Amino acid sequence: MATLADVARRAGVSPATASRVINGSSKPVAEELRERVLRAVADLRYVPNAHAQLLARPQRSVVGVIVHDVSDPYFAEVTRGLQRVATEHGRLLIICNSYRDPERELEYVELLRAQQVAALILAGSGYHDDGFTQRLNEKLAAYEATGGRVAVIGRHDHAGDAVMPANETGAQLLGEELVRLGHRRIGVIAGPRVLTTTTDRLGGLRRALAEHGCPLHDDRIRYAGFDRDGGAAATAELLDAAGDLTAIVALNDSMAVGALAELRRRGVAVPGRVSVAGFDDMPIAGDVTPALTTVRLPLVELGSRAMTLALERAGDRARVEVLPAELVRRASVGAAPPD
Amino acid sequence: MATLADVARRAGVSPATASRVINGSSKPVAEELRERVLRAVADLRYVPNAHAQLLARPQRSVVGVIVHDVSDPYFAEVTRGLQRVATEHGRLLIICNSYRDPERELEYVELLRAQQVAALILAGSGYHDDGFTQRLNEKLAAYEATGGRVAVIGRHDHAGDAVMPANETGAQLLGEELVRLGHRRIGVIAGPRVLTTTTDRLGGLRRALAEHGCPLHDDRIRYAGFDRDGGAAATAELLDAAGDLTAIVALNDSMAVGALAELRRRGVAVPGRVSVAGFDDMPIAGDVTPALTTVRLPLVELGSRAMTLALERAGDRARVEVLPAELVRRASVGAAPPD
DNA sequence: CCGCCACAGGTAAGCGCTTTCCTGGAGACT
DNA sequence: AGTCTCCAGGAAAGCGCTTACCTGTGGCGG
Repeated sequence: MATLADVARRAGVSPATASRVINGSSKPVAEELRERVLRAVADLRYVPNAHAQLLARPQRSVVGVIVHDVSDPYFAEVTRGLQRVATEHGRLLIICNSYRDPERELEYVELLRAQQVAALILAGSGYHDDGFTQRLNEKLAAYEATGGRVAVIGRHDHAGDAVMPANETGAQLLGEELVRLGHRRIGVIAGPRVLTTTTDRLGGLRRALAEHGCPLHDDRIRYAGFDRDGGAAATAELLDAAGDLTAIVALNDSMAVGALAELRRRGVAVPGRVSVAGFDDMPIAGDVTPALTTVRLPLVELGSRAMTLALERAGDRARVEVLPAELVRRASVGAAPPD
Repeated sequence: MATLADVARRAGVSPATASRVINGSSKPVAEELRERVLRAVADLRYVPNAHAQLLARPQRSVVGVIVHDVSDPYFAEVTRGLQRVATEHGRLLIICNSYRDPERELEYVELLRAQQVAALILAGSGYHDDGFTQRLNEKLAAYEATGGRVAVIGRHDHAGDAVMPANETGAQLLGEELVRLGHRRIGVIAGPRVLTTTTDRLGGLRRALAEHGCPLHDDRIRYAGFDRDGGAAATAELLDAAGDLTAIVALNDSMAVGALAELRRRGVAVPGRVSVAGFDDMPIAGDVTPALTTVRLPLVELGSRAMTLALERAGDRARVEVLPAELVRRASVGAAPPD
C-alpha cells in the first residue's frame, strides 16, 4: 500500500507538501509541485490511510448506528432517514445489527466508541431489563463525557436526546376505531414482552378499550416474534383458544401479514368475520389483501430527526421529540359482524 | 478521552504492560499489576482507540459492503447473509448504499480502501457503462494489488471472485412456464435498462419465448424503476398500449407488487385475465394476493457465499459460483384465458 | 548595496497504540 | 560465592499522517 512518503518521494517533495496538496490545505503550493504530487498520487493509486488521518487530525466524521435489524422494513425505513441526513452532512454511517440481543448492543457501543464515531444512534425498542439499561446508560454516559453525541429512537430509558414515535397514542387511536366499529372481542398478537415497544402499544390499546368499557383480557393476548412467522403462529394460537374474536390487532405490520396469511389458510374472511389491524404502515401494508388498516408512524422522519439531533451541538438539556401517529383506514378492518 | 498512557499512569505501570494486559498478550504479567491495570481501565472507562490500534498493528478486520440500497428487500436479504458470515468470523461490517449511483459507488470504494477494510463486497447489478466499469475495475485492481480481497455479487464485469444468481436461467424457466400455460401475448415490466440484471433477465425470457415460437416484442417491454411504484407505472403504460396481454412478467417482485396493485385498481382479474409473475421471491412474495409466482433466488446464500469467498484466502484464480434459480409456482400465474 | 520581510517549502513532533529489544534482578548451578 | 540463565517489565521505535514551527530564498525599501 502506497504511503504519503512514497508519494512525496516520487514527486520529489516533502511529505508536508504532498499532504498539503492532497488535502487542499490553505497553505499555497507552487503549481508545478502541485502537479507533480497529483501525478504521483495517480501513478501510485494512492489513497490516504483514514486511520492515520484520524489519529493525526482527530476530526471525527463517521456516525454509528445500532438497529435491531436493517432488513426489517421498520428499520429499513428508519435507516433511510438516518442515511439521508448523514449524507447531507457528508457523514459515513456504520450500521450495526444487534438482532435484538442486548449483549451485542452493548458490545457495539464499545466498538463504535473505539472507532471514535462522532455520534451514536440507537434505534429501536428498549428492553425491560434494568440491569441492561443501567449498563447501557453507563456506557453511553462515558461516551458522552468525552464529547460523543447520542440520540435514541423510541427509547424511554435514555436520559439524552430522543425521538419517540407515538406508540401509545397510536394504539389508542386504533383501539377507539375498533370500538367504534362495534368490536368487543378483540385479540392481540404482540411482539416480545421484553420490548418496551410491545408494552407501550399494548398499553395504549388497553387504555382505549378500558375507557370504552370493554377491557382487554390477558388471555386474548399472545406474544411472539415481531415478524411475519411470529404473527402467523400467534394468530393460530389465538384462534384456537378464542374462536369468537371479531378483531385481531397485530402490534406491527409484519405480524399482521402473518395473521392475514393464517386467516386465509383457515378460510376466515377478513374483514367479514375477523378484522385485522397492523402497526407502522410499512411500505407493503397497502399492497397486501385486504390492504392493511394500520397506524402510520413517520418512519423515515424518525430517522432523519434523530440524525439531525445527533449532528447538532448538544443542547443545554435533553430534547425529546414525539412524532405523531396517524390511523390509516384501509380494507382489513370493518364493522364487527353481528353475533 | 482516556488514553492508554492515562491508564498506565494510574496503574503505575508502563504503557507496554498496560497494553499487554488489555490485549491479553501472550507475555505473562504479574497478577497484581494485571489487576491494577484492569481497575484503571474500569475507573477511566477506557476504550482503546481503534484507529491507533490499526495503525500500530495493521490487522484489518472490518469488511466493507456496497449495495444499492439496504432497505430494498433484495439487498436486505443478501445483507443478512453477508452479516451472518461476517459475524461468525468476528468481522464488523460497514454497509454503504450507493442508491444506484455509479459515481457514489466509486467514491465508496475509495472510502473503504482508505478505511483499510480487509475485504470489499459489491452487491447488486452492474451497469452497462464501459467507462464506469473500467474506472471501477481500476480502483478494485489497485485495492487488490495491496492485498485487499474483493468479491462481487451478480456482476459479470469484474475479473475476480464472484457469486452470480442464475438470472438468465431463472427467466428462462419462467418463460417456459408461461408458454406451457398457453400465454402468447406477454408483456414485461423491467428495471432500468442500464442495469445488467435487467438485461440478463430479459435475455433469458427472450430466449425461452423465442425458442417456443412466440418472440418477445420490444413494444411489450416497459422500463421503470426497480420498485413498487415503478412497477405500477410501467404496468399502467403497458396496459394502455397493449390491452390484450395475458401475462405480465415483472423483473423483480417489488415491481410485481406494483403491477398487482395497478391491476386491482383497474379491476383486472389476476390470474383470470392477466397472469403476473415476479422475480427474486422476496419474503413478502407469498403473502400478497394472489400469491406471487416468481423465480426464487437464494438471496441469503448469495450473501453468505460472497462473504465466505472474500474472507478466504484468494484462490490462485478467480472463483465464480453460480447459485441456481428455482421457479416457485403460486397463484398469480394461471392458464392463458381463451381468446 | 545592505538588511528586512514575506513566503514557499521542509523538518520534526506528536496523535495512541503495539511490539521488539533491552535491562536488571532473582534464582540455579558449579 | 560467583557466574549464568531466565524472565517480568520498561524504553523506545515506528505505524501514516498533519501541522506548528523553522529555514532559506527573493524582492523590496532605505
